[in-house]
Amino acid sequence: MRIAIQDVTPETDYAEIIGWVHEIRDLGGLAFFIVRDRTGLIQVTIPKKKAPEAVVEAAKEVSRESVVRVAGTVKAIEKAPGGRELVPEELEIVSLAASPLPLDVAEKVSAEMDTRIDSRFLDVRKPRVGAIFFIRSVAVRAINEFLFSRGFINITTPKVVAAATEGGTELFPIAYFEKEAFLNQSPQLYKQMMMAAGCEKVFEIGPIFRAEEHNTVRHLNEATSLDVEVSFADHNDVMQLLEDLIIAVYRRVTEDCADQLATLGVDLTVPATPFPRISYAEAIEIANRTVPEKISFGDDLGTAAEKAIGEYIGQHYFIVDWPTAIKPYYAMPYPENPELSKAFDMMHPRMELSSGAQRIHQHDLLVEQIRAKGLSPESFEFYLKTFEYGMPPHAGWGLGVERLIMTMLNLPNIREAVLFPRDRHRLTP
RNA sequence: GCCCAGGUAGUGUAGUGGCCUAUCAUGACGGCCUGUCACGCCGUCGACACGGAUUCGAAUUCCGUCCUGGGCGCCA
Repeated sequence: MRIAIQDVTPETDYAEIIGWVHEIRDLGGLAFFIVRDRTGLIQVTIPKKKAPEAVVEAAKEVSRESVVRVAGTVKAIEKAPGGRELVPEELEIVSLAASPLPLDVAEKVSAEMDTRIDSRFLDVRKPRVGAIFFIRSVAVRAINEFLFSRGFINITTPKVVAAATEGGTELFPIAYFEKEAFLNQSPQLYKQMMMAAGCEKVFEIGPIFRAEEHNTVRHLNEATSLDVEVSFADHNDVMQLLEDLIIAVYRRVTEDCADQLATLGVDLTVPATPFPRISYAEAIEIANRTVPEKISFGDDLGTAAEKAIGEYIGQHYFIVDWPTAIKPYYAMPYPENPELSKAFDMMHPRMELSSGAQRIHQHDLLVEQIRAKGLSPESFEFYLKTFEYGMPPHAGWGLGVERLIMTMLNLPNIREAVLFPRDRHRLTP
């Protein structure tokens, strides 16, 4: 009966493990294998003179990264990793790995991102890389549990859509029988429609597609978005929700991923609350102190500005009260000052993580705003229709899951947070 | 889209006109080794992205192609 490597303790008498051969150190009469499974590493020690002949034969044949089944007695040995080692009575090569390997899983030599992604399955075998995706899984689970505990329901919306949903980004056109279609840039319109459907609190974690030809460490052409929409809520309500969610995720990861964080060398601290809230006007004022190119009211915040503000604030923060002109048409303008809207961005010092707003729920105002952006209300008919038959006031946000993981774990490149990144040049694996 | 930097053994690198039948590490293969833990030691193997040009001579300069990394813009 196979047991997990982490469950083999110095007190264990006998164990059978299955895993990958991480390292081989052959001293002649004595050989050491380090065997790895998802849970950890164990030293397998083969005294060639005493070991069964079949074990010695298999040990001679085995290559690094082969899958092996090892059964034998466990010895408590202080100098072995984990304080124990396995002395095999049986050693079976379950699946022999070819040689040489496309990259070094034991990380004696590094590999470039391109090489790593080409052989991502091997790359993820590295304990450090595997740790990232374990943590990502825990984070996503924490998001789900947090939102379910707050009464949300999970929805799934189409990724193949008929038209650009909000403008502002390039879409990937696809062939859909005799029609033109696109990959969805965001579930924005659909989650709002579910407010009209009376669902009140919805969320979705799913892929979004942007056909931007960017070439940066913080953009992907296929990303994962956490989208939330809440009825009878305003922008302040959903900002609080977002802040609570970030805290819940950080807390869960610090609690449940101590080993993985240690593997990554990340000393994770739960962000202090409340997150500072600065207005867009304050934000450009802060940026203008250090950024050479002057930012005027109505300009978008560039990378340099984001960086300058992030350094100044030094933690997660919100930028609120954005000019209506530079936010999407569905953001609710302040009635007393329609130049500004109830829109916000939630920032990590390194980059934007989320943006959201209270939405316009009045049909006529929405049509007006769509026109003001130079878009045609006719192409949004299916969406606008839902505003004519009892659309509740609502607010929401979207959060980039990869960016959340990247900033939480201080990863240098967003591709580190995706198993199989889609960027400007990569379509496989 | 604009701009910058690159492409050298399986992997990561050194090498900016002759000293290069190309450095080092890791790896693979063979040998020695019973306590390694980046095991050690000896030996062997393995590469200048592709095409063209300049030159007595090109990994090195130039042009083109393909590929990659990154900055900005746009965007989450």
